Amino acid sequence: MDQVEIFKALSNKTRLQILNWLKEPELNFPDQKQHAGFEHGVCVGQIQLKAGLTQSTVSEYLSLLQRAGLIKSTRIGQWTYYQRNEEAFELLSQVIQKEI
Amino acid sequence: MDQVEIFKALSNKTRLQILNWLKEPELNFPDQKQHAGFEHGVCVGQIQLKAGLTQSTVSEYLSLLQRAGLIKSTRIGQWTYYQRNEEAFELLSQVIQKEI
DNA sequence: TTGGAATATCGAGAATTTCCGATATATCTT
DNA sequence: AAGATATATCGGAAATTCTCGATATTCCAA
Repeated sequence: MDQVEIFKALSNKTRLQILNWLKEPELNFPDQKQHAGFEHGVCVGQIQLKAGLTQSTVSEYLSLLQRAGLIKSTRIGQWTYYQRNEEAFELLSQVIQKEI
Repeated sequence: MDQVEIFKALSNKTRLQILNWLKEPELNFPDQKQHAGFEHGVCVGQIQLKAGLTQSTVSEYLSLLQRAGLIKSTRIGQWTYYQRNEEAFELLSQVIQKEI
């Protein structure tokens, strides 16, 4: 729980959008249904399409969010699926209430 | 409530420390008693001493935190006193729980 | 086993942030 | 009015972040 690292991860509009999109994968990434469900989250390509940035940038953003502990990943075949780590948000909310 | 601006403000160790010090002014800035109470918070000079950075940097940090809405200021004579804006933290905590 | 698809990593230019010293402004004291 | 004190603002060097294109890696399919 490196607070500065977490807040840096949250200091970017696109990354905040990604986190928000991942709250409702079915709604925000309907195209993924064609090759997978949502049990493990959403794959990088789908997120890239929606973000409108290059593949490398989105991949970087996702691993940055993961290093901060805000999302977690599952590799299945050639896809990496990312989903929110809700415990981290719950904890962060409490930290802001009590510690910061 | 510009989320990115708030998270940027929180993305710095010194600024997090300042916010934390301001939770307990009496404890963290005992020297201020000699010229003022704590009704309006802590003056820049006291914060600068504790932060160990230059006066200009601390002044910048404080107005940055204020622009983000996390602290508020009161000018009294030649001193500017800063105190936490607790409503902002409460709101931020809720935003993280529900919106982000 | 070769080619293609998905993702990750690398190197770099532009933009932003960090933090400083110097200077400006505001207020108080005398 | 002049000097002293507290704070704010300005200009800039160094570090970091943003975002890209190019390339590497991993895995699947034929």
